[in-house]
Amino acid sequence: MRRHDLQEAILEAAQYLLIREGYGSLTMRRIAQRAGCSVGSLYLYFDSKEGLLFALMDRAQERLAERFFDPQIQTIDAPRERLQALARAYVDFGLTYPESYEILFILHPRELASYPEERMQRAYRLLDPIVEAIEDYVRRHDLEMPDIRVAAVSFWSALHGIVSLLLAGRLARLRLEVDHEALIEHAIRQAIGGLCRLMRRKDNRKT
Amino acid sequence: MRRHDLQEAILEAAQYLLIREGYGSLTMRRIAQRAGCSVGSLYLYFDSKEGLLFALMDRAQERLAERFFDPQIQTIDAPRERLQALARAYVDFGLTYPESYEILFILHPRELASYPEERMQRAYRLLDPIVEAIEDYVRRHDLEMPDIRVAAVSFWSALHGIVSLLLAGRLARLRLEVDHEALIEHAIRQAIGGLCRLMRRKDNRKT
Amino acid sequence: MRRHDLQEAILEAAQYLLIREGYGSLTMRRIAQRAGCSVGSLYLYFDSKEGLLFALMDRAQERLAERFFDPQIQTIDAPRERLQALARAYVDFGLTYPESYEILFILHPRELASYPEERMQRAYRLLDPIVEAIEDYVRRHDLEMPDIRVAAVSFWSALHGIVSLLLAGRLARLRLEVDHEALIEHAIRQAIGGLCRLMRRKDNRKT
Amino acid sequence: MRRHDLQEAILEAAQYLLIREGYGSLTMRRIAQRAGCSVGSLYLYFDSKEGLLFALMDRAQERLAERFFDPQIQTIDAPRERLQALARAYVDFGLTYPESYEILFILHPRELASYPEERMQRAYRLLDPIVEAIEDYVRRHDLEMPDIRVAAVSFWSALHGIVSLLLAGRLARLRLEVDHEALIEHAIRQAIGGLCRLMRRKDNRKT
DNA sequence: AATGAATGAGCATTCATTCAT
DNA sequence: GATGAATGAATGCTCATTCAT
Repeated sequence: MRRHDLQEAILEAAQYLLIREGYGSLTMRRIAQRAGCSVGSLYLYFDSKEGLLFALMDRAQERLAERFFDPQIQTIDAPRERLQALARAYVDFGLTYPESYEILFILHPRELASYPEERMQRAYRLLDPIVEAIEDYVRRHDLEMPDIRVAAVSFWSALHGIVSLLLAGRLARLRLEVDHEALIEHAIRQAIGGLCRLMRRKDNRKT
Repeated sequence: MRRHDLQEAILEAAQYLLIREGYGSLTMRRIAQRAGCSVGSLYLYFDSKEGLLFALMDRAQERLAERFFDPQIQTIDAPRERLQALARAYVDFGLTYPESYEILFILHPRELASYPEERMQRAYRLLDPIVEAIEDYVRRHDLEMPDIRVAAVSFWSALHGIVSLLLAGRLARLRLEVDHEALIEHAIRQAIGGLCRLMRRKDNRKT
Repeated sequence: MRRHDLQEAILEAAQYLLIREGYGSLTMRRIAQRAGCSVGSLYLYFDSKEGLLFALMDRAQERLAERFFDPQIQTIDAPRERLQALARAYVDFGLTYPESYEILFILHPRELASYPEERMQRAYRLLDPIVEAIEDYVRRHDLEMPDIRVAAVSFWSALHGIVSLLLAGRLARLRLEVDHEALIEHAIRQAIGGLCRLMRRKDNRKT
Repeated sequence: MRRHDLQEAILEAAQYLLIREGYGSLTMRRIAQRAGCSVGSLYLYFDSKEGLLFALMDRAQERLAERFFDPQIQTIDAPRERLQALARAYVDFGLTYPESYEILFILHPRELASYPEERMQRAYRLLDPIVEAIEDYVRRHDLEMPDIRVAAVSFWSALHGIVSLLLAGRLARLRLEVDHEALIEHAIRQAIGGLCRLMRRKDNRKT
C-alpha cells in the first residue's frame, strides 16, 4: 500500500508540473521535491524519466477511457445524440485533465518515440465509438458515406482543434474575448452538422 | 550576400530541428552544427536563443501571410467559395511549411511568452478574412449568426485540428491508413457545411 | 562528517586559487579540480559562485575576529601598548591568512557588491578597539584629538598599507630586498608615533 | 598622426572601462565599442589584451612620474616640506587617476606576471625621491636612521594604505562618513610625524 | 589601415542518473 | 525502501583572437 502511495504521489507531482511548467521544465529534482521524496526514490518506481512519462501516458489513457468509453454514453440509442455525447466527453476530458490531454495528443512525438506501439494504440481506440455512431447513423437514415474512417478522423480532428486551441491558451493571448462555453457548443454543433450534411450530400449526388 | 546566407542557414537549421526533434531538443550547439558554423556565430546574427526563435516566428508569419492573405483569394466574390479557398490556403500553408505552422500554432505559448504582443497579433489577423467571409455569407443569404467571432474561431479550430493532427504524424503512427487528401477535403467540407447549417438553423428558429 | 570535509576542501581550494591567481581566474572548474571533485558537487554546498565567495567572506571575518578581538589584547591596560598589540594582531592576521585578508580588504568591492551589508559591517568593527584605545590615550594624557574617527581610520590605513604591500608581493618583485620583520616593526612604530604626535600637536596649538 | 589618435583613443577607452567596470569586465569588444573602432583594429596597435594592459601600465607610470617627479617638488629645499609635497603628489596622483593607480599598485600581480621587469622597475623609482628626502633630513638634523630603505618603504606603505582604502570605496561602503580631505591630511601628517619621531628615537637611544 | 565575420575554448549552471549507505 | 552525495555531460552564452577582404 505504502509503495503505491509514493508511486502515486510521484505521478501526481509529475503531472502537475508538466502542465504548469511544461515538459522542458519537468525535472526529476522538482518532481521529487513536489512528491516529498528524494530524487533517488524516483528510480525505485520508475526506470527513468522516460519511464515515468510512459506511466503518465498510461494513466492519461485510463482517464480518457473512463470518460470516453462511459457505459452511459454507449447506451444512448440515437446515434446523433451519442455522437454529441462523445464529443462532449472528449472535450470535457481535455479541459478537465489538460495534462493528460497534453501528454496524449499534444506532446511532441519525439518525446514518446519509444513508447511501446501497442500501448499507444489503446489511446486511439477512441475512434471506434465514433465510427460506430456514424455507421449507425448512416444505416438508420439509409444514407451513404464511402469512407467512414475518414469521416471519423475528420470528426475527431475538429474536436482536437478546439481542445488544443483552448489548452494552449492562444485565444486568451489573442485577446479574443470569446466565451469558451459558447465556442465549444458551436464547434461541436458545427462538426456534427457538417458531418451529417456530408452524408446527405453524398446521397443527393447519387440521386 | 554571404552574410545573409549564414543567417538563413541558421534559421533553416533551427526550423528543421524544431519540428523534427521538438523544442526540448533544440539547442544552440545542434543548430550551429546543422548550420555548419560555430556556436559563437549564432550570436552574430541573433541576440539569444529566444531572439532566434522570434525571428523564426516572424518568418513563419510572413509565410502565412503570403499564402493566406493571397489577393486572388480576396477577390473571389462568392463568400462560400472564398471560405473554401481560405480553408485550402490555410491547410496548404500548414502542410507546405510544417515548421512554420508548428512555430505559429503548436509550439506552446510558454516558449514564446515574451514574444512582443503586437508581432504576435499579426499572425492572428487570419481571423479577419474568415470573419468577413462569414459576414458576407450571412448578409447575402439574409441569415442570422449572433456571434460571428465565435463562428470564425470555431471554423479556424476545425482547420487547426486537421493540420495539427496531420503534422504530428499521429495518424501514421496509429496505422490509420487514411488518404490525406481525402481527409483534408472531407474536413474542410465538414467545417463549411457545419458552419452554414448553423446559420440556417438560427434562421429556422426565428421563423 | 564527510559532508563537511568536502565543503571545507572546496572553500580551501577557492581561497587558494583566489589569492594565487586572482579573482579573474577563479572559475568553478578550477575550484572543483583543485578540491578534487566534480563541478556539480560545488553546487551541492553552495548556491552559486557568489554564494561560495560569500562563505569565504564569512570565514575570513571569523578568522579576523579570532585574532583581532583577542580578549588578551583587550585587557592590556596601557592604551599605547594596546594599540601596538592591536596593530601587531592586525598585521599578523594579514600575513597568516593572506587569502582571508585579500578577500576582506583587497578584493574589489565590485565583486562583493551583493554581500549583505550587515555581514559586511562585522568586519569593520575592527575600528572600534582602535577608537577606544585612542580615546583612552587622549583621556589619560589629557590631550585633544578633534576627530577620533579620522584618526582611527588613518591608523588603520597605515596598517592596511603595509599588509597589502607585503601580500601583493610587490616588494619582492621590485627587488626591494628589505627585511619584512624590520619593515613591519618600523611601520607600526611609525603609525603609532605619528598618531601620538598629532595629538600632542593639537594640544600645542591650543596653548 | 591619425595612427596615434586611434591608439590613444583605445588606451583611453580601456582605462575608462578598467576602473568603472573592473578588470573582469574589461573586454576587447567593449574597448573597441567605446573607442569607436572595430575589434580587429585593436590588434593593429596592440599584440593582445595583455599587451594593451602593458601599454596602459607604461602610461600610468608616465603619469605618475609627471606628478611625482615634478621639478617644482625637487627644488623644495627643506626635506620635511619636500617629503610632504611628495606625499601630497602621490595621493593626488592616486585620486586623480584612479585607473592608473589601480593598474600600477592594486591590480593583481597575476595579470602583470609577464610585464617586463625592467619596465616594472621604473614605477618603483618613486622610492628614490623619498629616500633622498629622508637622507637629507637625517643629515641636516644630525640624526640617525639605520635602514633608510626600510623607512622609505614604510612611508610609502602609509601613503598606499590611504589611497587604496579610498579608491576601493570601502569607507563609503562602511558608512564611515569621514571627510576625505581631513583624512588624507591626517594620514600624511601621521606618516611624516611618525617617520621623524623614529629618527629622533634612534638618536636618543644612542645617547 | 581597417573591418567584421568567424571560431574554439571557456564560462556558470543544471541535468538525469548512480550507488554506497 | 529510501536517501543524498556525487558526477559526466549538456545547457546558453561570452571571450580573445584570427584573417580574408
